[in-house]
Amino acid sequence: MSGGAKSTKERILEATEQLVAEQGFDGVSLRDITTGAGVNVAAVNYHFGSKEKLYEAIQCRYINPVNEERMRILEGVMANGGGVSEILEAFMRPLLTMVGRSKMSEQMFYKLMGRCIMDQQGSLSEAMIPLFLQMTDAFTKALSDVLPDMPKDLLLWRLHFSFGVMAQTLLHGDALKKLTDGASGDPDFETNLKRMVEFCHAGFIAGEGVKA
Amino acid sequence: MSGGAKSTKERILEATEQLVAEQGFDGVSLRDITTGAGVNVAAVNYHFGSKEKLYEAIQCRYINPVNEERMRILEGVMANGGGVSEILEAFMRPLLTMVGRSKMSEQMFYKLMGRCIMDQQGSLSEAMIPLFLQMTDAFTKALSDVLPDMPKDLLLWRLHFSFGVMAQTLLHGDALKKLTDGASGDPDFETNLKRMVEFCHAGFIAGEGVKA
DNA sequence: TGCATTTTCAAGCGGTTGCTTGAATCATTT
DNA sequence: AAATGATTCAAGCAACCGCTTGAAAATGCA
Repeated sequence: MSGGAKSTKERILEATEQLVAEQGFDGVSLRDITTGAGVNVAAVNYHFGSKEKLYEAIQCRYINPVNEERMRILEGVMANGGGVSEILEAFMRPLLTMVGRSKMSEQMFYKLMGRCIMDQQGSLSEAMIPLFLQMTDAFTKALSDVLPDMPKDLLLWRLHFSFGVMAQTLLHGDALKKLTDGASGDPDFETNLKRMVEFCHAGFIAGEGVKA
Repeated sequence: MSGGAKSTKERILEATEQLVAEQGFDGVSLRDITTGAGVNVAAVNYHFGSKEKLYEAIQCRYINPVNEERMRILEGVMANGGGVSEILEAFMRPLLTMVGRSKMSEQMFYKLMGRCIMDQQGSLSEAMIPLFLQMTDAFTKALSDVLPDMPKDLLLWRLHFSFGVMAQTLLHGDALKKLTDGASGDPDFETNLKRMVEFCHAGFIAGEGVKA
């Protein structure tokens, strides 16, 4: 642990993140992981219990901090009377903040987050449910405060749409560059964030008399 | 073939669609498929060549017709001087039209389409690339015509975002209902389509002086 | 040092994977 | 009816899957 050498546990986590980002959880085997990490096959089950629990560890490692950061920023936004744009940014920006904390490339980290979001919606792991529900609840309430006249179901669907915008960009932002032969430019993620917030904000207040 | 009995090939296709919609391609084995279809394991390789080619057949079966329908509707829209909303609807509606052509439930069909869209972006199968590029090109040009002052890269990203809105709704529209305890209502897909078009339209013209 | 605990290891468990085989059966044509 | 090609079948291939084992090695503590 101390010094330059990485622990077996850490090596497994890093190798798994990289491989899952590239190929998805179902597409990666324990042998792929342990070979990539340079450790014995048994190490995964020794340190994590099972392949499934390893995946949960991967998810918790970043998504829980991201959700905590979301709540923290949202709190500040609501205290200062922020609007829809600020709320949406509170939701999206923590992913940018967190990328520096991983050892992966920016693009790979975003892909991993995208996969977590996608896989997640099928079955959230136990350890993440409370914070996740707390987070979605807080954002729903915040948006309700700012858009009091919007029907609840419409608000939920538009939040859902915003979720899609983010997931798509995380997972396939790099594909767009290739697919368009560079015509989509090579924006940094800060630019992409600005664009996503702008797009979702406009979508959110569509048909409203507000200018939030 | 004639009469009520379904061919082996058709039974395989239908079983695969159902299972892939529920569990994803990587999560389904050849045995799952052939058991579900009530046919011999060897039938898949006899009729399709491999599991991979079977998946391509599944994708082509609906996505090529969907893309053709998109082009057809778009042509009419552009001939009649349609705006952003009409173009977006030309992109999204064919999925609603096509659902009646499958034997699956509405929700399962949408999930299957969502999976195809998601999987697709990693590696498009050879047989679909020409039509796919033709389609995206046509929609990009159509939007450029209607929004001539918008920078090309911004337009591409907003189209990308719209893609995300649709994919998210296809894949996880049902999850939203469960997650919100019914607070999101139980809208038919026609209502969802209207909401998606409204949301993406607003996002598309954000910051523009247009009212397209 | 000696002992106990933690961690790593090669080997292999039963089961599943995608795919193939050669023979049997079916349908069609002459 | 005989022959021909298309289709289905039970059986099994090698490779891989997640996971376990018991022993060896490394580590921390007395």
